[in-house]
Order: sequence, then C-alpha cells, then structure tokens
Amino acid sequence: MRYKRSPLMEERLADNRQRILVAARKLVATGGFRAAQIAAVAAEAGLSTGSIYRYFPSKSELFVEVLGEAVRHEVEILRGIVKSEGSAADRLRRAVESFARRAFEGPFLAYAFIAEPADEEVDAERIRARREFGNVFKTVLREGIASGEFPQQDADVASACIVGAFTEALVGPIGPTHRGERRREEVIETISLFCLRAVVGAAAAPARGSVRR
Amino acid sequence: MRYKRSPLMEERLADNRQRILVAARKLVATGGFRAAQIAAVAAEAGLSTGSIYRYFPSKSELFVEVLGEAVRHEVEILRGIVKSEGSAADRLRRAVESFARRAFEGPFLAYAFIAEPADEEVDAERIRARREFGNVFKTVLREGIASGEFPQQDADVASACIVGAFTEALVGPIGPTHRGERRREEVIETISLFCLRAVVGAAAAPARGSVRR
Amino acid sequence: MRYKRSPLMEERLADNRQRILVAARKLVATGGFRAAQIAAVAAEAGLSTGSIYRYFPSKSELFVEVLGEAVRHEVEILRGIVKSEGSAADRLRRAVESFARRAFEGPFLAYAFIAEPADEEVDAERIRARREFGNVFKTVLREGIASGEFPQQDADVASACIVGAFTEALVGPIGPTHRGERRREEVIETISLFCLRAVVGAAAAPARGSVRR
Amino acid sequence: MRYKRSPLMEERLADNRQRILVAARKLVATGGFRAAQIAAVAAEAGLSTGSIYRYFPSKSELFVEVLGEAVRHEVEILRGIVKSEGSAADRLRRAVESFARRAFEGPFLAYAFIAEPADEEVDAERIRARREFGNVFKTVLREGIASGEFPQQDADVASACIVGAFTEALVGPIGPTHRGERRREEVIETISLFCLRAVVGAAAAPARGSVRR
DNA sequence: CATGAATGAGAATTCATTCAT
DNA sequence: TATGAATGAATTCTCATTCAT
Repeated sequence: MRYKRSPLMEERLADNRQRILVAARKLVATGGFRAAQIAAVAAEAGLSTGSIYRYFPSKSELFVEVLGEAVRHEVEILRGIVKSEGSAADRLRRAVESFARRAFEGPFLAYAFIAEPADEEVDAERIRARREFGNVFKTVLREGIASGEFPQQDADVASACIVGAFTEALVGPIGPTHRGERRREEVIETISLFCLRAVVGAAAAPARGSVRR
Repeated sequence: MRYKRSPLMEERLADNRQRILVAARKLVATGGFRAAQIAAVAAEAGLSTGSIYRYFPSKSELFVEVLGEAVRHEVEILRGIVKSEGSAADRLRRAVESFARRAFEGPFLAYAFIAEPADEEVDAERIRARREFGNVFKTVLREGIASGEFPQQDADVASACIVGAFTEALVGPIGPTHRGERRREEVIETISLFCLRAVVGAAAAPARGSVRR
Repeated sequence: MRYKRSPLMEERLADNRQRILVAARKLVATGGFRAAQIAAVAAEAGLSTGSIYRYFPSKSELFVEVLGEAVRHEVEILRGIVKSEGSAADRLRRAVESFARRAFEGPFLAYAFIAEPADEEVDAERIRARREFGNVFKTVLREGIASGEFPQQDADVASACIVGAFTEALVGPIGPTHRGERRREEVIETISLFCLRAVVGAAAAPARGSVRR
Repeated sequence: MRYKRSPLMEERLADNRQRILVAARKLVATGGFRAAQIAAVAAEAGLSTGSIYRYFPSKSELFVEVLGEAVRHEVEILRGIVKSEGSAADRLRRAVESFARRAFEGPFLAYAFIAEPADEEVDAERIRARREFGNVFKTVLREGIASGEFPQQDADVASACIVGAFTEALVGPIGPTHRGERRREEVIETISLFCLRAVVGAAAAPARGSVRR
C-alpha cells in the first residue's frame, strides 16, 4: 500500500531533516564533536536514532552536511560583501569584520573550522571549507592587485593567511577557555586592521638583508 | 642484593620512551589522532601495548607529551631568533620563515596545531601550545611597538593573527591533501611578507569610512 | 510523531533487566564474582555485552543491585517474622530457621555474604547488607531484653554474632565444597538452637574466674 | 659453574622467602587482596617481581601459603589453650577471647577469613582454614559434652557457629569501616559470653511449639 | 642468582548502525 | 514510517608471568 508523497508529507520530511541538521550543529557548537553522538543528536532533534538514518546515510555524511551548510551560508554573505561597492581594501575589511562578528555570535563556525573532526570524510569537508573561504578573499585580493590598490602578491597564499589570521585570533576569545566577551569590537577591529595592513602595506616589505643592518 | 641499572639498560629504557614518542608523533602526523591508538603506537614502536603503560600512565598523557615536546622544541628555536640581533621586523620575518620551513620538513607540527584531539586533556595542551607560540611573537611585536618600529596595535590579537596566518597558509600545502611541494620557498616568503606588512604597514589602515567613498 | 511504548515492549524491557539480574546472580552463585564478567552475564542472559549497559551504568552498579535485591527480599521476610506474634525467643528461632532454610535452597545468598567482591563499591554494599541483617536481629534481641525474656547483653555485638553464626555454619554445607545435602533439617535446627541458647541462656555465663578453679 | 648451597646461602634463601610472606600478609591486611599484586609484594619485600617466582610458583600458591601460615600459627595457640587446664567452658571462653584479642591487634587474620580471594586455589585454602578453626573448637565441645558440662549438641555445626559468630562480630569493629577501637574489651567479652551461653545454656532450648503459644 | 622490562591475554566500556515491531 | 532496543567491533588499560642481561 504505497501512497504518493503528499505535499504535507514532503514538508514534514524536509522539516525533520532540517531539525536534525540544526540539532547537530548546536551540539557541535556547544560541546564539540565529542558531544555529538548520534543518540544525542536524535534526542536534541526530538527524533529517534533510527530516524537519523532515514535522512542521512551515516554520521559522517550528516556532519559533512552540517559543515557544508554553515559554510555555504557564510560564503554567501561574504561574497555579497565582496561584490558590493567600494574599494578592494574597504570590501576586504568589511568581509573580515562581518565574519568575525558572526563568529562571536555563533562561536560554532569559527571553532569548527579548526577542529579536526573524528572522521576522515568530515575532515576533507573541513579543508574544502577553508579553501572556499580562501577563495572569497582571493577574489578581492586579485581585484585589488589588478587595480594597483594592493601591491603584487601571491593571492593564494595571502588569502589563506587571512583566513588563518582571523580564525586563529578568534579562537582565543571564542574557544572553550575564554567566555568573557569583553572587548568584542576592539578585537574585531584589530583583526581587520591586521589583515588590511598585511595586504595593503606595500612599503612595509623590507629589502631582504638591508634591514638586518 | 640489588643490581645497579647498567648504562646499557638505561639507554634502552630512554630509548624505548623516545621510540614511543616518535612512533606516536609519526602516527599523528600521518593519519591524525584517529590513527594513533595505543595498539598502533605499540606496533610502530616495536613494543607491546602493555609496555606503553610502563612509560606513560595513559594515552592522554602520552599525547600531551608528544605535543608538548614538539612545542617546546619549536618555541626554543623561535625564542632564539627573537632574542637575536636585528630590527624587530627582521627578527619577526626570520622567526616566521624558520617556523614555516620546518613545517614543510615535518608536516606534523603545523598539522597537529589545528587538530582537535579526541581527548580533553590533549585539547587543553593544544590550546596552551598555540598560546605559547603567540607569546613568542608577542615579544617581538611589543619590542617593535616600543621602539616605534611598528605602529601602535594590540599585540595579543596581532600575535594570534600571525600564528593563525602561517599555520593556515601552511596547512594547505602541508595537509593531507597537499599537492606536491612546488614553490616551497615562494610560499614561505609570501607568508613572511604577509605577516611583516600586517605588522609594519602603519599607513595602511584606512581611516574608517573615508575609503568607502 | 512519537509512538507510545507498547505494553509488550515495556514487558520485554523489564524482562531483560530482570534477566540480567538473574543471570548475574546465577553466575555469582555458581562461580563467584570471578566468573561474573560482563561478557558471561550477557551470554547467560542471552544478550550482547552492549545491552547490559543499556540497563546498568556499570558492572559495579549491576552487582550492587544484585546483592541489594537479594538482601531486600531476605530482610523483608525476616522483618515479617520478627514483627509477628510470639515470644522473642520464638520469633528469633523462626527467623534463623527461615533464613537457613532458604540458604539451603538458594545457596547464592549466604555465599555472597562472605564473598569479597573484586570491587570497592560492591564491597561497601556487602558490608551494608550484613549490617541490615544484623539490624533485624537486633530488634528481636532488644525486645527480648526489654521484656526480661533475654538477659542483659550488648545487642549490637550479639546480633552480629547471630548473623555470623548461621552464615558460617551454612557455608560449610552450602559452599563450593558442600558434601551432599544430608541432614538438612538437623543442621537447621542445631543452628537455631545454638543461637537461641546464646541469647537466652542467662544462667550460662560462668562467673569470671570462678570456673577456672 | 654450580656451587653447593652454602649454609649462608640457605639462610638468605629462607630469609627472602620469609620476607615475601611477610610482605604479602602485610599488603592483604592493609588493602585487601585487591592491593596485593605481585609487583606490590615484591616492592614491599625489597625484591624484584622475578624473584617472587623463584620462591613461589604462582601468585595463588604464595597466598595459599600466606593464609596457611597465619592459620597454623593461630591454630597452634588455640590448641594450646584447649589442651590446658580448666573446665571445658573456661577453655572455650579463653580460646575465643584469645582469638578475638589477636584479631583486634592484627585485623588481617579475621578479615581474611571472610574475604573471598580472587583465586580459586586460595578460596579452597580459606575454606580449609575455617574448618581447621572449627576443629579446634569441636575438640572442646566434645569434651564438654562427654563430661556432661555441655548439653547434647551437634559439635560440627556448633563449632562452625562459634567460628562464624566471632568472625562476624569482629568484622564490624575491625573491617574497613570502623577504625575507632573503642570498647575493645567490652566487645571481646560480649562475644565470648555469647558463645559460652550458646554452648552451655541447656535450659534455653524452648520446647518446640510450646513457646509459640 | 637477581633483576625488572617486556609481554599479551583478558576485561570493561562506548557508540555507530541495524532491524523487528 | 518511526522507533529505540539490540548489537558487537573497537579501544583502553591491568597485571601475572617470563626471560635476556
């Protein structure tokens, strides 16, 4: 006795799927991958463990998607900024600050990016995520370099540096250790200035050796 | 009547301890913490699982030491550079390059720093490690700021940015997905220039809003 | 949509829990705590090792409950006898005989009381159990002393003596070495008489020294 | 190059053997069988683990002997009392008190008798030990019965009761729980009176049924 | 002979995944 | 379709016993 999937049913299915994703994200954000066992995700989502497997073929794939979803969302925002009006420097600054600000609000994302998941597949996704972020920044960098606004530089490496710089700088105040949220805006501004100077400050590069006196 | 521990025996003991540490490090470097079960470490070290426990009270403590040892060594080198002759900028550049170069040779280190271990204790050590690296760079930064060589900036945040920048930039070419070792020196130089400019380039910080036009 | 737990399921769950307890008890009774590994209990109960942990958080807690359950049952019966009609001496006698008789039928209990478990937590439970038995007998003793039926005596110590006396006397014919079940009723009566005389026989206590001649 | 065993050597051997036994006994007395691993015994004896195996073929046999030695010593003392002058009742009382007093001084013994060792062989020895104690008391009982001093009773069972009574009564104040040694002599006297009454108090046995009203 | 490092067979526990209801 | 109980492979850690030095 097979029924067609009614629209209502479709909706409920999509709903459950989403609830699982949300639950998984929340658990990782709260207690890291360690705390995100299938049973816990199921409980958080108000479903049974068995149901998780109706929507996701394995734990790995679930978390790959959790990460992917978060990244997609983040990248979308960043791309919006990058494509907006303004000088390359300004757009870069705004992108960094935007990311940082959200990282403060939902510590999950930034934290997950430096976390090695317990699983190879998820690991791969994590690296892909970092690369995607890099790509967004690479775009601005290239535009800035092309327009002469930024000095010549390896955009691949520099964009990775940017991602690393703010990721790391955020982990300190965001990670499990520090919970005090003091100086939020200060930290954000310092980070963005750091990245900006790194990219813009052409004159800074000391002639090899000459500096050493 | 108690026999003295012969020098030969002493050596073998120290040897085994070292072999365990080396084996553990190698496994982490190769396959991440995932691959580093006690049984695997024992096999790699050419010992039995039981023997691991003669030298280390628990898996956690073993890996805390693996990390700690690597960090101590690295920090020592960096501190040497930081305390050497030269301008702050030059010392900073050399420190970054030195680190990056070694990271290329022994991918383990840089990789372990972004790895979330399966264990809370090791996790704590990992965070401590990152902070220690930050501290080294903070020293140069402060000196540079004090001498007027660097512009005013939050040394705490900036040092974290530096660590993050090169860590991240290295993970790409170093991590599990690394695509050949091409451009090694180029990458290293780009990274160090990035950090240098970020720290030195005072003029770069665009007045808030003015840039946006 | 959450399904209700069907009565059938409920039953099976309670069933499994009970089966585990029974299996554990049986193994202890048969081969002592030595023979009662989780794997063995699981096999005996017709379950997997993992399932044990769905019902009990740890091996210790399982055995604490095994003991506790047995003791609770036993104490209940004894208390019933103690609270019934009759002279203190009679109730005491009946309590002892009742215990002894059951000990013959299910050697487990008496045997477990002298077993030192491999686990501190269970050990504590075992000691608590002995004390509980003692308390039951203490009640009759006190009543008998108060009514003048028994001579003045330290009820704490005497009740422990009673528990020890019949426990020990039963271990012989009951323990792993037991040589057939001959003389069951004889043994039971002898034990109860022993205890009774010990408690009742006021005149018996020889004046200190006078006897020695 | 085999030397004859010099008397000196013999002595040292015997010495070591004894030291191992003493060390083992001490550890059991202090921390129970749980605490008496071979390594611990070796350390306590000032020897190597390997040496333990020169003197004892296995852990079991070591502890069988530890128990056996303690029992032999105890039995010797008790037999001395039993064979001394005096009425059966008096000798019985003195034997019980003597045992109890020593149990207070070295809690090990009494405690070990109710402890189930981790090992089948030791277990067997433990049971044998209890029987041996019983035998000593059986001797006095029989003499008392024969001389008419004690009423007719099953000496096998009664002697077991005696051993159980004082063992149990001692475990309370002696075991891991109570450390306060208050009332030492009181307890001892109460126990011995209990046993005495149990054995002597002929009149006490209520006519079956008559008591029940 | 003495040593104590090395061994490795267990034992407890966890958790992703399956499947009868 | 949803459930969650059951599974059992995988992993850490312990400790009696052996054996090269």
